[in-house]
Amino acid sequence: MTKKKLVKADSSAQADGTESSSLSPSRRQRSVELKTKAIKDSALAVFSMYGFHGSSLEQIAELAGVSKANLLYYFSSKDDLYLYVLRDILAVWMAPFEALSADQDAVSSIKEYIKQKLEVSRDYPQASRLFCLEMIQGAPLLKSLLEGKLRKQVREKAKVIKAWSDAGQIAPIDPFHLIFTLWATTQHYADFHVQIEAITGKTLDNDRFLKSTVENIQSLIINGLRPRSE
Amino acid sequence: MTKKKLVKADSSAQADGTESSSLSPSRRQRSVELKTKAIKDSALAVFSMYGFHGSSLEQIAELAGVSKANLLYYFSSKDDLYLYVLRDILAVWMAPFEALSADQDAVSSIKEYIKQKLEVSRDYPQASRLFCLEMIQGAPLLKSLLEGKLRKQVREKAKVIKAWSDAGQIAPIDPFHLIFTLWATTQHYADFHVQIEAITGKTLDNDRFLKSTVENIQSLIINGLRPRSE
DNA sequence: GTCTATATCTCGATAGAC
DNA sequence: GTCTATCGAGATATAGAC
Repeated sequence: MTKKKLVKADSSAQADGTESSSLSPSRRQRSVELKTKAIKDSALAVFSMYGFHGSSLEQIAELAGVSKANLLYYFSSKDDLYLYVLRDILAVWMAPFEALSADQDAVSSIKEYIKQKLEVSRDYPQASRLFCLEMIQGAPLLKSLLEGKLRKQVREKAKVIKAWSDAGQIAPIDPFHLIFTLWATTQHYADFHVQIEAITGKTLDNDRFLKSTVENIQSLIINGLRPRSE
Repeated sequence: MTKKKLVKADSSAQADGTESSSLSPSRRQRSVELKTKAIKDSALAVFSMYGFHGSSLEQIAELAGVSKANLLYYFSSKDDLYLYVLRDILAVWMAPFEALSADQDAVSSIKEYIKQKLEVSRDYPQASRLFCLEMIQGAPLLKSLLEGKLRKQVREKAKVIKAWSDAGQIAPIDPFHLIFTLWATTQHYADFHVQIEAITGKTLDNDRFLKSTVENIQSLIINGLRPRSE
């Protein structure tokens, strides 16, 4: 039940506190940006593994290569830091959704969406897992977003899917269940990466495994959606 | 960032500590069972929401209707309690796997598996979420299980699937990706229930929604697997 | 801006009365 | 078996020197 220590990042943040005051304004600003980013990156790594309550500022600060007091100079509280991290990942998470477009035909839209989402699972697995943690906890911070912006966006995409099936491009299906299936299958490779690796010995970082994942899911779903004359 | 209080269960545990000593041996044993179960149920509810580190014994005890000290009389430590809970849910989680059997034909096996797994997602959503939490955190306690028993079981089922496609019952597919897809799509409705509800307004507790979920996923995957002459 | 020191709080676990 | 009281560890956040 002990926490595994994350490997400390080789941060570029300077250890000497006085040095920054000798920097020019632009260089100082740059330094602040770098440090802020290092802290947010470390925070994402820790929060996405242990959740909000399970993470300590000490742990995050150590990973970022700064002192705990210094971290609290840049982010006024743990809550504050968490909210910044959560905000950053949302954009990443929702981006591939744009691939589902009425301007494109069904098959290539859906294939493209699966590919993009799996690439997100490969490139930002921590973001996917933190999002999943939030959902499991009942999304206390994201509930308003879910019920507002996301809900609206999903209903729009549902219309696009409905139009595709009405036009005979794909078989009739409840658009919501299709969207949930697309979400579930693609996120699974990030959220359950330990399980995937334990069983297959591979991860999405392996190019051939990514390729085979994309192709298998694409063909399963595209064939599943093929219009069939009864 | 405050924790929402779970509604306290109307526990049947007695408030009067002296009463139990007047019970007959069998009744006393029964009382211990009831209390142990109440504590484990509450622990599952809390652990599955906030994770191990995010949960407090105080919270669990309150939900179970016992004092914190009393809880620690029945379970020697927080770790101890957590392990008991985790052990209990594993059997539930792995049970539907048996539906994938070489004795049955592919289509009805897979349809049955999807149905059973979605019913588990409906009946034991907390178990599913706790399992998901463990995976996200790198499965510190389950890693040996994943790499041993589960891995072996999955490889067996993969052979069954391979046999089905070799026999032409289903189209060729990587059995592992099919298994992952089955897991992902069915668990999603438990793990992301907040999101599902925010978007559709429904949960698996709604019979019609469950039915439509089962049917949509079944037909998507079964059609996706239909052998096609090229 | 960065550090050390510390105030304050929460939590797991124990001690001891009943 | 159950309770109250409390200890000690660890966490967030602040104070104040430099």
